[in-house]
Amino acid sequence: MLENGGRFLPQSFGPYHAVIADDHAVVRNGLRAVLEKIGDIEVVGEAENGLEAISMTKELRPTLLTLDAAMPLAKGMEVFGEVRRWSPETRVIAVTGFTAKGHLADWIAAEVDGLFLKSCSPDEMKKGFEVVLNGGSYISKQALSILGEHSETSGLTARERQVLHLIAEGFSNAEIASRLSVSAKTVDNHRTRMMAKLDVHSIAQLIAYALKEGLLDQSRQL
Amino acid sequence: MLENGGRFLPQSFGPYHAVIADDHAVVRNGLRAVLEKIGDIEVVGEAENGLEAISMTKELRPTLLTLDAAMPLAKGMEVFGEVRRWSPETRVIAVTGFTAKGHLADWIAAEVDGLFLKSCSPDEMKKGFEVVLNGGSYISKQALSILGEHSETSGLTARERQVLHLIAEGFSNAEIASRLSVSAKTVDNHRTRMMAKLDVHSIAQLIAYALKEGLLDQSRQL
DNA sequence: TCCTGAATGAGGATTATCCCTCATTCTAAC
DNA sequence: GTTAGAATGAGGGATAATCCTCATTCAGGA
Repeated sequence: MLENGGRFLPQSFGPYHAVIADDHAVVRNGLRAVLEKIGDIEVVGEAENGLEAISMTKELRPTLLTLDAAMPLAKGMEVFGEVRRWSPETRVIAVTGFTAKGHLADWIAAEVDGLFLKSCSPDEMKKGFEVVLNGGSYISKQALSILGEHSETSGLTARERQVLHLIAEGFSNAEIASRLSVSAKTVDNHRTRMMAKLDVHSIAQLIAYALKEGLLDQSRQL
Repeated sequence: MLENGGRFLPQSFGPYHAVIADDHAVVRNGLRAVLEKIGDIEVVGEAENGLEAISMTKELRPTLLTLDAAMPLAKGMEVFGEVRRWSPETRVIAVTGFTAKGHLADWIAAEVDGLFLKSCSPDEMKKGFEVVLNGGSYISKQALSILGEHSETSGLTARERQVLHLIAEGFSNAEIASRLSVSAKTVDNHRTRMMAKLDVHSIAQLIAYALKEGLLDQSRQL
């Protein structure tokens, strides 16, 4: 048997292997239906949470991994990092329910191979999966449309976002200040400039805005 | 052709008709797969949002409606109310991704015919769907398990919850007071007692807690 | 090089929140 | 018929947030 020149391109031999990672069985069911319409592919595993997704991918080293963004125990993005480390030849497709621009941009920045919203049609999904299996990358139309919107990502600086996270976790200015080793006045200033940028005028509005815009990746397992 | 005694019991004639309502095509795909394993049932429509679900059910009056809790334009619970009004013979099954006790309890209180988490196995889902089609009601094991937990639903009163919602929307005590036509001091008192019950000490912590516990059914379309 | 923007820090004024106490009314339960 | 809880309202004080202005440092770009 030939060694295929020592390369690990999965599309060069036999049927493809796929792992589906999503905490919702009904979603796994739907993804399985899409995969089964593609020839030469076998679903070899289903993971119900992030840790299972990591260990399963490390062990099975599948051709393809479909990855939910919001899972218990480990988020999709964390799983993605581990997968790229331990099974770099696996093609990874993110299937996310979040429609916030920042969230989608994070996946693009991480160089995921495929990106689909859960509202994507099975037809487009099938076509996109095939593109990814053939070594290409595919971003679904809906995702591209959202990414195209210049929702000005609020224009918050890194430090402001950091403060925002701590505010949302319930810390006061003084607590945030000691945590960041700066003065409370500095935190106050960060907060003031942030609120001016977002045109909100209270903590509650700030958190509501942040949640709506997906600026906070709260660990909710929906 | 006989009129079937003028009764509308759907199980008395022909194959059953089903409508699937969920904003995520991949979930609709998974539910369709479950339904297709049940004999004598035909999926006659798929709704992508709440308003579509309402109009589709009014028009088609299906035997069965599977209903997602979080949809754009109208939430599952709102759709349920309309469906019970305009198509009372339709058996309604809620399929939800939310695992908060309060949310599940709301569905039970509304007397939905079936209640399933999205993480429910296809096998259990199929069996439960059949029970509901045969006139029974079915609550999935996972849902029952969560409902069994005495997470003390925080012990908030209706008025306190109402105030909590308005706080989370960014209104100040004074604004909430004018909205509820009470004095600002009353709102302050509601807030104080609420925070004592939840053992939090700032708006930010209050909102964070409320989100985590699912006390706020925020209209995020996940 | 000059200028902008980001991060830092402070003073000070105005509100709002937080958290007590106390009191009244009404309903529902025992 | 008393008790308990829920909703209402108020006084007052301590603390925190909001929102100005002003200033310094430091990095990167025109």
